[in-house]
Amino acid sequence: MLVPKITTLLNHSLTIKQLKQLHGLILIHGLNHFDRSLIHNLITSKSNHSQTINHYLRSILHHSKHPDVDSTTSAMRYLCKHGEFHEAFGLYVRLQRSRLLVSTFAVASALKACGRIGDGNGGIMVHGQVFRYGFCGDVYVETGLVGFYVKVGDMESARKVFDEMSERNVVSWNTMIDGYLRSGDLSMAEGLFFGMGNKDVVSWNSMVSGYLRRGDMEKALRLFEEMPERKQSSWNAMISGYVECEKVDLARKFYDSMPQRNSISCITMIGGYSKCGDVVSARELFSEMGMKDHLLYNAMIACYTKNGRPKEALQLFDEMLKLNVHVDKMTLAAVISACSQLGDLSFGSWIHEIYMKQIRISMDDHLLTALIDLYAKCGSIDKAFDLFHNLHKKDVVAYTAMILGCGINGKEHVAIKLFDEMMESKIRPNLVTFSGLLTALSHVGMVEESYHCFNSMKRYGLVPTPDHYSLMVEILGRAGRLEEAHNLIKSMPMLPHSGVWGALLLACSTHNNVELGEIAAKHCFELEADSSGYGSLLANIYASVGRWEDAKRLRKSIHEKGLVKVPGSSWMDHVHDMT
DNA sequence: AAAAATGGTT
Repeated sequence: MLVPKITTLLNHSLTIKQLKQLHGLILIHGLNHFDRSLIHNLITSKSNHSQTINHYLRSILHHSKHPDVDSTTSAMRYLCKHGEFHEAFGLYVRLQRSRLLVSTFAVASALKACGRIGDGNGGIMVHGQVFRYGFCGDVYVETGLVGFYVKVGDMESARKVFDEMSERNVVSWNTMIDGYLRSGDLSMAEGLFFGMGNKDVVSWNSMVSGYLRRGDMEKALRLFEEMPERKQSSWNAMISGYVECEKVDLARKFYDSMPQRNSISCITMIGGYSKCGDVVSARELFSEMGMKDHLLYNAMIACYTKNGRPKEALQLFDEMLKLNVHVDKMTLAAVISACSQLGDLSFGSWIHEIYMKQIRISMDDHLLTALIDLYAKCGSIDKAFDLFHNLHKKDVVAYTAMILGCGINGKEHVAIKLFDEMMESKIRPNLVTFSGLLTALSHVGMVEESYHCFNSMKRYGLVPTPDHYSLMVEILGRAGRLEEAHNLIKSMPMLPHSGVWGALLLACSTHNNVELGEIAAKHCFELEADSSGYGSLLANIYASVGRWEDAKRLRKSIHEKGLVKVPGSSWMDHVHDMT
């Protein structure tokens, strides 16, 4: 009597609450065979509380004793669609372990998940199973394999699978073209693009943005005009291509002239303005949009945090909460970053400990990295380390956050150890990594180590920025090696900013070096008004070597002229005369 | 059924 009732009910579209009640009944009566339709109903549910669904889905699958291939597969597809790639791959592994014969669908989803989380070994394992199960002839599976190898950057294997495919479709071709474009191999991409038969909008779009990424405006424009049909996504591809090669104004031209904008067009533009630091224009576009979805909010909040405006980011987050706008992982990643910029541990850990559980957002590596940075900056280095060990995959950004965190928490040797560990894992450091490492080294005064570190940047194809020089000057200066510091500045291929000379000046003041101090102060004033008290530093040097008259004159001059840079002012002349 | 746009480090 109960069974037909449940069957009828499950054929209807139900709310989460109703489904939970029904699930209770199913569990009590041990009617496990209903799990399938329960899951199906859940996945096709119109409800937009995707986080709640994710959570519930996992708990049903976890509790059912005999996982069923079809429902697990649809759950995997659902999880992939909602960005829960670890969960999706986890289900695949579970399926494997239960020795059930997986389907081609499950394999395709598993490959997608592995590609997205960068799980190279996982994907290669699935590739092996593809042979074992004889799925080699399946277009979806093989396209999935091509996609996986493209994502992990292994174009050779991608090509090998592609070449051996018995049957190819548009998606297989497009995936290969996209892969070549991303790996910078334009001619291979062109070869495929012009050689393929049935191009669709995606093929045209990726080729157009591929040209733009390389800065080839003419070819991109020509292709754009040749396109048989221009969809919104094609215009958006132009915008994002211009944004990627830092041509925001041209991107804006296309934005203004496209027949119909959607929220992605606006998000892309906001990203472009964010990149070049034009927060005002970004906000203008944001405000102009009538209907604002959560993605638009995410883009604007990220723009604020990336440009060092955490307060505004949190204000906007507040607005989201008030207007009941959907909050997702991307929102929280940016908000947590805003918290660490402000040093606001209480709000940040509220998000971590309470809010995330409340709205059922599961942890991922990006969120963990943001939290690692938060706890480290707020002095909870042990907590940061705990989270660091929870990462699925430790990448450059995670290592960098942790190295810097150790550096500012008096664990310089751990920072160095982490860097070595990173090298062993063959993870390529970037400019920020070296900033963090040099910051750590500057605290322990290991000059030779610092030189080694600084010089090794070139080996990774990295050009030190003025900030890196600044750190080196600080390290050399602290060790009293002022001449060396000065020579390093003179060797700089770019114009040193005031921070570099400022670091030298500071070192001169602790080591009472008048000669170099004057040179450094002169440069500081040429580059910037005396907002950082450079004049007083120099005056202190004079005083410390007993040149009371010079010190007095300088102090008087600062006092009279204020802290503003005045070209040709008396004390500037004085400094010029002396050097 | 398939691919792709936003998030984390100075």
